[in-house]
Amino acid sequence: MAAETIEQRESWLTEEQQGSWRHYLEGTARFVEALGAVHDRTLDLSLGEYSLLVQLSEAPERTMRMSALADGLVLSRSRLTHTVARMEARGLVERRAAEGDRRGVNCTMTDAGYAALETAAPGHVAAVRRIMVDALEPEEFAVLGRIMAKVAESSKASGGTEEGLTALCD
Amino acid sequence: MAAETIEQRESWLTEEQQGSWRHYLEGTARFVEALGAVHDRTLDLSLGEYSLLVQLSEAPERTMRMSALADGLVLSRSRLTHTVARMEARGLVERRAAEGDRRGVNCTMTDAGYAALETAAPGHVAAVRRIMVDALEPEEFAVLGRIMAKVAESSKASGGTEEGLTALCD
DNA sequence: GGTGGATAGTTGAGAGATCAACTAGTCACG
DNA sequence: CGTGACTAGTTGATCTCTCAACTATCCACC
Repeated sequence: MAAETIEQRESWLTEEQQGSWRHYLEGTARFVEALGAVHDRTLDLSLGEYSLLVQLSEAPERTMRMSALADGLVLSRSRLTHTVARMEARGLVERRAAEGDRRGVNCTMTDAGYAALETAAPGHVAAVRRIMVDALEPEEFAVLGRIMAKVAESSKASGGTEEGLTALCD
Repeated sequence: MAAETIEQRESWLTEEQQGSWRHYLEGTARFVEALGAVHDRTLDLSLGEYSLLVQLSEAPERTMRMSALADGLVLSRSRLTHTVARMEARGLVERRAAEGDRRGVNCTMTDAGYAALETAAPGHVAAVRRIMVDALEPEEFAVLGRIMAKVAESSKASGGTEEGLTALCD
């Protein structure tokens, strides 16, 4: 038969599991690629900027603390600072000192930001629908959501700090 | 109740579907973050470099054409060129002209590359297992694979060129 | 056999991401 | 109150990615 691969050797997965893993990798890669292409080619907001504005649009006063935004978007603080700085320069958001905690900074969506979100939303939504939602049975999409929620939980438990390392060596 | 959000307004999804979508986004983001952190902190290969070496390790002669590699990894040609150039500088891979098509370039894994892959594999595999595989029921993982295979197909149909744009306007 | 259009891959400049260092404010505890 | 540890956010150097332009080759067809 075929030679054994490295990943099979290393106490890896059954062949069926390995197939699932490859499909997962390919699916997520191709999906973000396709959705990102729609944003780049037809929308004025990148996928990341769009997600940021969606979060803000749903927050009270369309305002969130930088750290809450970073957590919600699964972004490093540094990356968020840079991204917000660029968006602020474009007039999509504004920053001002948070009251109560003088370290804090609130990020608020401007009217221009809201308008940009309204403009981009139909294209974004149509693309998500076309590429993912309509490609699946309704129950499949629901199952996908439940499964990825479990993965998110598990990732939170593992990620962030060094526990990954230590957990690896037990 | 709560004010309507932009995404609800725009012929979006049911509330249940919207939940699935958010879970998908959060799950994939947290997962790559957690797995990437393991690579950055404990392994000598980034997730991208690791994936590239895995592909090569399974190819005949541990050699692939640049374009095949780019397609398999869902990477732009430009990005692959830069990545391979960096890895070549580190001695992990080598490039040489392909015979038969003088435009082509073959990328081959060196012994050092193979050794680096062997060293990194246990940590990578353990992390994937811990963060995703063991967090799910076996059937859930299998279902995830099947669902993402469909998403990959659908993304291929939509992505790449401009059909996304035109399909949007039908 | 040469011309047009595709394909393979590279390049370099600019945009964006990462990492470590840094400022500043808060909190707990003696 | 003051000192040490922690949290919030920013900065800038460096690395990586993207995008458009470019070289070179291949193929089809007249």
